[in-house]
Order: sequence, then structure tokens, then C-alpha cells
Amino acid sequence: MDTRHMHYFMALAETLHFGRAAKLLHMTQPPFSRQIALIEQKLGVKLFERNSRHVTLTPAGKHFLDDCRTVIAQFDAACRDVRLVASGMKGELRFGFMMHAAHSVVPRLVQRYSEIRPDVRLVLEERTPTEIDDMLMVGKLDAAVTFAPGYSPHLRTIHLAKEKLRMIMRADHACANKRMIGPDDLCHERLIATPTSVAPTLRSAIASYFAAGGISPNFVLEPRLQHTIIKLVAEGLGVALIPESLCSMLDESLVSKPLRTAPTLDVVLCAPITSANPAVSALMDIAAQSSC
Amino acid sequence: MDTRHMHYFMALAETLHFGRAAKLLHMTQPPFSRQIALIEQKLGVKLFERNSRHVTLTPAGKHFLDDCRTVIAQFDAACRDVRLVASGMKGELRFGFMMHAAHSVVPRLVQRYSEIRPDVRLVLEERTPTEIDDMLMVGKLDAAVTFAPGYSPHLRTIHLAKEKLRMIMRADHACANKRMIGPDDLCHERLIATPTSVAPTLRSAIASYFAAGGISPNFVLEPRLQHTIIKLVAEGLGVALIPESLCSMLDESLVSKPLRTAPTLDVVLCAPITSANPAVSALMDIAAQSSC
DNA sequence: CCATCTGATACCTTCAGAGTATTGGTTAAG
DNA sequence: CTTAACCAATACTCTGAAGGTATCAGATGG
Repeated sequence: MDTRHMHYFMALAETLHFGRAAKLLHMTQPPFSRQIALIEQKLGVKLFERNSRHVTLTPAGKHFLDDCRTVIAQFDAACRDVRLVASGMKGELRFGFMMHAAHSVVPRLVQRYSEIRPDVRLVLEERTPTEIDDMLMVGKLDAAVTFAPGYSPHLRTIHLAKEKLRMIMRADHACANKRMIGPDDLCHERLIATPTSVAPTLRSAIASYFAAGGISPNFVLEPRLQHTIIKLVAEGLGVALIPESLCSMLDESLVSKPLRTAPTLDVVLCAPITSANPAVSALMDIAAQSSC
Repeated sequence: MDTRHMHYFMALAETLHFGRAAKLLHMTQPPFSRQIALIEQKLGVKLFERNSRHVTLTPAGKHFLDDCRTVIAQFDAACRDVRLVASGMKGELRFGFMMHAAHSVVPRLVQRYSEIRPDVRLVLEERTPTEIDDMLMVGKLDAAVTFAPGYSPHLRTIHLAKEKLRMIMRADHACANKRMIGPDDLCHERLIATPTSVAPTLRSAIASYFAAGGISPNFVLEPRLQHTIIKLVAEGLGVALIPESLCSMLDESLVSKPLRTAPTLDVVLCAPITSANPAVSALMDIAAQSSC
């Protein structure tokens, strides 16, 4: 049995006339009759009652007709969908992003993408920049928003936004009244920052800032999450430099101040150049348009 | 495209090795490779990334694999089910019964049938005996429980039970204290009975009873439903002869009395001899066993 | 550089399935 | 009752899709 046989059966079940059914299938009646007989023989079931004048469905044939219709519909859908998946109109996109981007560029990007690709299931994964790099490399992610990595020839990157760093401190901190902060203001501060193992680009931007000011920074705590950094600053355990987009969500006990010659990080969308997932390209296109 | 092609695709998708996949399908590698290439060509989609050393699924291929599995499963189920329907193990049975049988033989019969044929959907239709005859004739019913009809060569009938008629009257009726009723007790009674057009067998049994006693009965009301007959007797509009199985559901305001030489009706299960529905035979078998 | 593994190609072969001609059974009109 | 028309089944032929064999060509590891 095969789907072709189902089409033969359905044609006869719907016309109840061998000649017309054969014509529908662009063939002649004798081979068509043979095929119907073969189908009944292979299934071991009589599907039609017939004499040389009338053709009717048996109860088994009626039931089979219903089943054939659903099977054929699903079969056709599968053949149609595989084309849609190949064209990127349907499928799955595993999309990574770092927490720093969750409140700025990611919602816009996800929103616009799911508008033009409603049949692509977005699997969102919030991870650290280092995890994102690894997952992109081994193919566990199709695309991700992260800080611009260093040299990475296997990735295509599109610039999305620039993020200046700002200093955050408790409202009762000595510097809380200053208009602007410089490296020298920070030389005796207890600093909180993510470790290189979590966000190398961010960490090295902070380190460079102090190096440029001739300061050797005093990192006292190195939590993995930005969230935790803000909590620890609020507890009075130190101060931190964080991306400006995160400053809007601080409560009143904390203040953020701009930095003189503030270090700037590039937030980029990146995907493996060799990505086999056709759903990626539309995402890159959106990002490319937005960045213009 | 055809289900065979799906099987080819699935074999390769699951082994990721042309030679082994071909062996699974009991064929050699070269024609198998050709078939895979043809599938990709017909779909217009690359399903596998491959070189002479490694075979992997593309995202479109992964998606197609899922779809193929469900399509093939449904396809196989359809071919399996059509056999079940043909054998009577699955399908639909349109089962008619008259109200007189609803409280006696029908529940038992339906119960036992659905135990041994759980996959046959029973469509129950309560109708009058005349409607049942018509529906059996035109094929709107597969089987029915009714009073034994007269000569009906197109029906196979199996005896299920005998029903004696009893007389019902209000508790304040003059005959309410008698132990047994004869035709002569009824000669001046206002009688209520279903018309011949609704239940010919029942009506003629009643008529014969009076004829045998030399009485010409006085039918004053002829409602279609037994239910209505009982209601009307309770209202004091007359008396009636009804099957004994209905007497158990009378309330206290009514009494039923046995009849001398009570007329007896045969309750039978009947189905068209030429019934094409294979689900019928098991029902007939059950009925045949019970009647022994 | 060679042995080996593996998918692709070239060429041959076979049988499933389509076509043509015809038969046989059923129905309806004359 | 006969006949014409219709329709499914059968007999036979033929074509091409699909499988087999032999071989090639690219990749990998020693």
C-alpha cells in the first residue's frame, strides 16, 4: 500500500464510477480497475460492493475513506512544510541572549521577528556571554545577542547598539552628589564585577578603563549575574560599573553616575557563518535594517 | 512523493549511513542513494548534508523526519483499522429499539456488546416499531429490538423475550381488587392503546384478545408513546393493556393486574439478512446465546 | 602515500503498472 | 422479449521506474 493507492481509492469512493474516477486520475479504466482490485487484495478487505451497473462503499470502505482523507492531508502538509522549513518560513530558532540585552534590544528583535516569521518557534535562552560563545560554537544556538566578541571568524556579527558603562553606588555614598565620575574617584573603592570567565568583553572593558587612568582596581567580589552585582552594591559591599541600559531599573537606594571617557561596549547579534538553519537569515536581515 | 519514499528517508535519517540504511530496506546502496537524491529533487529541499564520510540531517530534514513519523504511523493505523472494521471489531452500529424494550433486554444487550466490541460506536435510536421497520428497510439502522414483525423475509430475527400484557388502571378503579382480569371485565371500559400505525404487532395482539373473548373494544385514545398511555390512565381517562416489563415503573396511584389467557408478544432482535455491516454479527451472536 | 571506507555514477535488467482491445453482465427502452 | 447502451472485468502488450552489478572518486587514518 502506498499513498498513490489511497488516491485511487479516494477517487473511486468519491465518484463511485470506475470510468470517471480513472479519468480524474488521467488514466484509462482497465488499469484503474486492476489497481482497485489489488488494493482490496493487499488489504484483505472488500472496500466496494459492485456489479456492472452500481458501485457502493462497504462500511469498511466508508471508514477507510475518512482515514485516507486525514492521512493524505497530513502527507501533503508534511511535503509542503518541509519546503517552508527549508525557506526559513517555518521551524525553530534557538536564540541566546545575555541578561544585559534582555531589557533593551532583545524584546524589539524578538517582536519584529515573530511578526514576519510567525511559524518559527523561538527558543529563547538567557545565558552568560561565555556560555553563548560556546553554544554558538557547538551549534546549540542558532543566533545570539551578546557583547561583540574578539576575533571570531566563524561568526557573522551585526552591530545592534552601543552601551556606555555607568557607575552605580548607594545613595549614601560619598560620590553620590558628583555629576561625573573618573577613574581617580575609584582608586580606593571596593569594586564588584563579573569575572572574565563569564563576560570577558565586559570585564576587559572595565579593566582597560582603570588601566587607562593608571589605576589598579580592587575587585572584591565577582558574581556571575548582573542582578547579583546590583544586589551587592545595594547591600553596601562595594560599587560597580554596569551598562547604562540596566540603570533604569535601579531602586531609590541606588544612584548611577556617568563616567568620564566612559568605556563603550558593542552589543551585537551574531550567528555562525555556516549556520544551516534558514530561519536565521531573516533575523540577521531585521538586525541589519535596525542598525542602519 | 510516496510513503515508500518516506520510508527511504526515515531509514537514512535514523542510520545516517547509506549502506546500512539500504540494508535495512533489503536493497543495495546505489539505487538507495539515487532514491534519496530523487526525493530531495522532487521536494526541492536538501534533507541531508553529506560527503563521502559523514551524513547529517539539515534542519528541514529534522523537521521532515518528525512529520514522516506521524504520517507513517497514521498511514499504518488506517490500513490496520480498515481490517478491524471489516472484521466487525471496529466501526459503527446503528441500533434501534422501541421504548418497551428500553428497560428490559436493551440495556443488557448493549452492555454485553460494548464489552466485547469496545471499538464499535453504538448509535442508539429509540423509535416506534413502525419507524424501526422502515429504517431497517432503507438501511438507516443496522439492527433493532422490536416486537416480532409479521412476514419479513429480508430480516433475520432472534427471539429475546416474551412479554405478557397486563391491564393497568387507577387504584380507585372497580377492578382494582380483582385477582385477575378477563375480556368480559373490559367490555364497557374506555380503552387506551397505541394505534396500528405505531405498533401494529402490539395493537393487533390487543385487538385479537378482545376478538377471542367476543368483545368489541372501545378505543377512546390512541397516543403514540407508552409513556403517554400510562399518564392518561393515571388521569382517569381509561384503562390500558401494556407489556408487563413496563408495570414495574408504575407509581402508587396505578395498579396492574394479570390477564386471563394473557396475550403474549415476542421481543426480537432483527437485522437485515443482507446487512453489510460486519459489526452486526457479534450482536446477533450475543442475542442467540442469551435466548438459549 | 596507501589502505579503507563510503557515497556517487554508469550501465544493465526486470517487473509493476499503464494502454488497447475485448468480454460479459446489467439496465432500460422499444 | 429483444436490443442497445453502459460499465466493470479480463487478456495481452509495452514502457519506464526502480533495483542490481561494477566502478569511480573523495575523505580519513595510519
